[in-house]
Order: sequence, then C-alpha cells, then structure tokens
Amino acid sequence: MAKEVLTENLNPQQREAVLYNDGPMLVLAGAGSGKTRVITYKFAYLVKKKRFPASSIFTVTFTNKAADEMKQRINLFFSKGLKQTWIGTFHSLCNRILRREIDVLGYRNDFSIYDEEERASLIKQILKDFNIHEALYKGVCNKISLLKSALISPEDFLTHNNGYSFDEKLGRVYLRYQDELKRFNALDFDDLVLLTIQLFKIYPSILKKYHDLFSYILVDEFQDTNQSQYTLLKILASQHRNICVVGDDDQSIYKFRGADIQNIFNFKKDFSEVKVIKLEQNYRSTQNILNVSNHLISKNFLRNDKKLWTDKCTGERVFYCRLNNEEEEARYVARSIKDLYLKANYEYRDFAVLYRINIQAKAIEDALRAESIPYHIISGISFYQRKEIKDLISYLKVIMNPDDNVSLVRIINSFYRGIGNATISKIELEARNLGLSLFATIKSMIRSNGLTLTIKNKLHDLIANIESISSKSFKNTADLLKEIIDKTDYVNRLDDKRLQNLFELISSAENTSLREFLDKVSLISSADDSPKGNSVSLMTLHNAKGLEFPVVFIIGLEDGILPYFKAIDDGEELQEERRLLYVGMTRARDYLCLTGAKRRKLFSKYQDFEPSRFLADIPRECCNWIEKIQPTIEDSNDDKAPMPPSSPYALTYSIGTKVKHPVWGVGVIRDCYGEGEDKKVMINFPGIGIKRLALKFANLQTMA
DNA sequence: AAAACTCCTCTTTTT
DNA sequence: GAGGAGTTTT
Repeated sequence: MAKEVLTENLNPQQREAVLYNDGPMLVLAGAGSGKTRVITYKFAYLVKKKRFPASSIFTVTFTNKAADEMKQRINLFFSKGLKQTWIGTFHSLCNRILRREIDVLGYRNDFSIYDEEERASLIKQILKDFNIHEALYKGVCNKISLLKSALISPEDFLTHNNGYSFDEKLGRVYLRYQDELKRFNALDFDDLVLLTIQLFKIYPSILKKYHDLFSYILVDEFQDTNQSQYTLLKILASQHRNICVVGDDDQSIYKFRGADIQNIFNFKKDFSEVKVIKLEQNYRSTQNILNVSNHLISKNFLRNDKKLWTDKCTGERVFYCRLNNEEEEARYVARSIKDLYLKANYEYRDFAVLYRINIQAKAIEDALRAESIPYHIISGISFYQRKEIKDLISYLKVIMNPDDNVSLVRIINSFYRGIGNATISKIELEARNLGLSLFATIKSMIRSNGLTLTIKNKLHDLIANIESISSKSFKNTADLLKEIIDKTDYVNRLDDKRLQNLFELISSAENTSLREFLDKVSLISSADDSPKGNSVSLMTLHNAKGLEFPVVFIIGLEDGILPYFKAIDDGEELQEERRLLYVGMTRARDYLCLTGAKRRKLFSKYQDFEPSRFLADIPRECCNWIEKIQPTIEDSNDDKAPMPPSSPYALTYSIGTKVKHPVWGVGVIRDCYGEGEDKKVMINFPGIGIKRLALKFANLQTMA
C-alpha cells in the first residue's frame, strides 16, 4: 500500500515548503531539520495532488547515495513504483540528456567519460608535449577543473591574460586538453554539465524540448553547486520559474572543488520573487550540542542567520579534553568509547571518530586495536579505482569508443606488455601526421615496416582481439568481460585478491548492456560504503556530511589542524574551516566529545599546537572542560578505563565474555563491579537490553 | 623488467 | 622523514 501524502506529519515550515508551488523557493534547511523529508513529500505532493507527471520533475542532488535514497523514499508514495523519473546527480542527469543530444555538438553518443585519473594521464601527456615539467600535472588538473566549473573557456582564459606568464601556458594546455577530449570522443565530469549548457545555449529548439518536459525543478544540497551547475539550473528554470532549492550555507564545505556559497545569495537576486523558508527545528541533537554548534557558527559573517532549536532535553554536556600528544588523545578516545559502550546502551556502530586530515586516523586505529574495539575507515578509495578494475573498464571503453586514446594506451600498457612508451609515442606522432585515430594508425602501421616483428605481433593481437570482440554480440556485459579475459593473459598476472575483485566486477555486469554498465561505473565513485558490520566509523569531517551518530568524537582541535594551517591566513577559508567543525558537531545525537593534543607529529616531526581558536567560540557552561596535560613525566595510569579485572570472579566473567542466563538467554558481559559477595555484572542481552545482575544470584553459565 | 636513485610533497575530494 | 612518482641504471 502506498504511503499517503499527509502534510499533518510535517511541522509548519516543512508543510509550507511542500504546499507552496507558485514559483521559485529557497528552503534554508539547518542540519537535521528534515530536508530530505521536505523534498520527498514535495515530489509526492506535486504528482499526487497537483497532477504533475512524475517524469516532469527534475530532481537533482550531488551523490549517488543521496539520489538513491531519495528515489527510494519517493517510491514509497507510489504503489506501483515510478518508472520514468529524472531523479539523479547533476552528472547522471546531464549524461542522460547528452547521450540523446550530443551529436549536434560534434561528439558521438558513445562518448567515454573520463575520471580524475584519466584526465590526469591526458594532462601529463600534454605537458610532456609542451615541454612543461610534468610533475605540475596535479595543479594543472585542478586549475582547469576550477576554470571549467566557473564557465571560463580556454579562449576566454587566453584572452584575459596578456603575457607569457604561467597562465599563458596553462591556457594553451587547457585549449589543447579540450581539443584532445573532443578528438578522443571523451568528456570529463565537468564537461557533462558544461556541454549540456552549451547544447541549450546553441540550440534553442532542444532547450524548448526540455523546457516542455520539465515543469518543476527540485535541488538538494544547493550550497554545494558550482557556477556551471547553477547556470544549468537557471537555464532550465528560465521558462516556468518553478524551482525549489534546498540547502544550508552553514554546511558549505566544498569551496576547494568549486562550490560557490554565493549561489545561495545570488538565488535571491536572480529570482527576485523568491519565497524563503527556514527550517530551524532540529530532530537530531540535544540542546547542549545545538547550543555549542549555534554559538560556533554564529561567529561566521555573511550567512543566512538561523538558530536551530529542539524539543529534546538538555542532554549530556559536550566534552572537551586536551591531552599531551596524539597517542594519549587516541587512547582517551578509545577508552571513552569502551566506557560508553559498556555503561550505556550503545552498539559500536553508534560511534564515529571524525578528523580533519586522513593521517590522524592512524593513532586512532592503533588505540582502537589495543582496546580490541572493531572499527572501519570510510575513505575515498573505492572499488572502481583499483588498478585491475580500471584496466578492465578501460578495455570496455575502447570497445565502445575506439577513439578513446587514453583508455587504449592504458590497455596496451596493462594487457599487451612489451610495447613501451617509445613505440606508443611513435604511433601517436604518426597518428597526428595522418590525422587518424590511434587505433586506425596502429592498423596501418602493422602493415608498414617501421616496427620490429615482436611489437607488430603484439599490436596485431590487440587489434584482432578488439575487432573480434566488437563484432560479436553479447547477451550482457558480464559475458563480454569474460571474453576479454579469455582472449588475453591478463588474469595470469593477478594475485587471488585482485582476481576476486574481478569476479565481483563481472557479477555486477550481469543484466546490463555495455552502455549502461559504463555509465554506471563511470558515474559512481564510492561503491556503496554502507557501514561494514557493527563497528566504530572513522572518517574525515568532509565524509561525515549527511550522516548522524549517537556518539561523535572530533579529534585534533588545534590551531594548525582544525583550522588547518593553510587556511588560517584567509578569512574565507577560515570560515569554511569553522563550517567544517560545525558540520561535524551537528552529526551528534546524544554525545559530542572534542579532543586536542598539545604536541603531535606532523610531517615527520613533533610540533607543539595551541588549542583551536574555535574553542573560544563555544559556551563553556554547556561543556565539561578537561585538560590532561602533564609537563613531562609519563603518567597515563590514572585515566585507565574502569575495568581492571583482578579478582577470581572477574577473571571468569571478564568484559566481553559470552554468558547464558536461565531466563534471558545468551548475553555479553559489559561491565563488572563491586567486591566479593556484592559483585554485580551488567549484561547486554541482544534484543532484550541491558540487565544489571548480582553475580551471586545470576546463575550464569560461561560460553565458548 | 627490475633495481636504484632522485625529487617532491605533505588537506579536504559529492562525480 | 616517509612515501609516491618519475627517471636512470643495470
């Protein structure tokens, strides 16, 4: 049975946001204020009550995870489920449009999509050609991406600088990069949005088609849009002006990737008739946590003022503890986790440790391991970025789009070893001379005589394999992948673990066409990072956005770490660091614990750190403020977790022991206290809860 | 193709 | 001061 659109389930502001649909609306949604709820209800309301076709609502977010969650929650309102919808990320929705329309822009619709790595290898190649130090590629990639997200074309960029500066060179690299992408029939992530804009600007008739198709635009995480994304939204909304954007300027933490917080303020100017709604009721955190967070963020200037409130209780005080060094900090965190785990009714999955930079995780890992606390790290490295996976995907890309030189070179290097860079350069030079693709050039060079026989044989294999695979039709992409593996000796060089990954890739390719599969793997980065097992989560503050945990630790509250030293001299960046801390704090439901170290190792040398300047922005009366700083003497025994087992009882019933109780069944000992006859245990019985029992009467049985 | 050497960086990373 | 990437040497 489909869920009803019951607006009584919403608070007044949420309801207003759902019911209002006479033009542009800006919903300023504070952390934990139910913004996804508003978007899903609004979607359902528009379709069920206002008779908008579901396929006419362009609903856009930033991550696949968010898009999937939204789809799922929207589908609950429709008994049959929706089939044709436009709910997705900017990139996936643009991709969908471009796959249909791109031919007018001089690309074929079997274009490849390049990720960071492929972009980097193309840029490296260009730098080499231009005799520019190749090691600069990272900075060049970044700058080009920022230019593209700011809608500055190579031509614009070249005309706006006037000398032989570095920018002049950068401009020429940028120009060449775009030309090469087109020659390879490839788009990078930025192009997906950029070319969609171009398409609409150059071809009004195509724009008309999509104007007629989309009658409402819903945008999530609007504060994270860059200029090109916002431009696309403006173009799409220009006719009917039915656009609702939801966001929170206080949670804008992706400036370094081009996100422009200014878009929130521009929205009010560009759509002067805008209706602004603030969602300030928070359904997540205790009052203490909100007090602390509100105070902190209020120190930022240039923001839409908001004050989160809750009808939850005051809750525990926010902890702040400063320790001597990173090891002690980590030990403090680990022991606090264990302590809370044992004393309160929390699972390990209820805890998160958040940090500014990835290297901070190391000390925490060591400490958690020492306390045998299970944990997992949520990081950016994904399944699809592994070498063996990307090699296979490159093979698929060449099969779909033989002009894709970056992928072709990659598969030559990984599948047809023995062909070195010298040979590849020779072929590339020839390709330029002939004005042919690399693939066609290789074909012609096999027949000419400028190469050794061994190399010719390898190249012949390459061409023959690709052509034979391309000419066959496969039931699905899994079979295609198997064929590639059969025809090459690639798998012989892989160890078991990598082989296992390949099997996983193959099974994920069942039931999809080549095109679908490549779109999926190109536009997904992190392969479903759903929390593995019941363990503590470790992640950067950036990765924590959108999540929530009952207990949150934020470590490294030091000037130089948070705020990071590179951001300290720049007012804008300092504000972003403050927002980063704010995002971290507002992840917490019940407990928030901040820690810092006096001394830590950074860049392989010990340095002293002052407490974070942000600590001055939070009200102490909401906190428990502890400084565990010992000048020199190693003295860490006074803060050991409360569990030193010494009596015979404690030995048999030490923490973690599985026991069986005649009434409650099997449980795990969480705490053990008291002496002799009065000894009591605290036991967590799964599904029943925590019981405190006197050991004398409990009648426990130890289990293996 | 592996080994040795040198140089460089050292923040965060939705697609 | 470690670790990665690129380059040169064997």
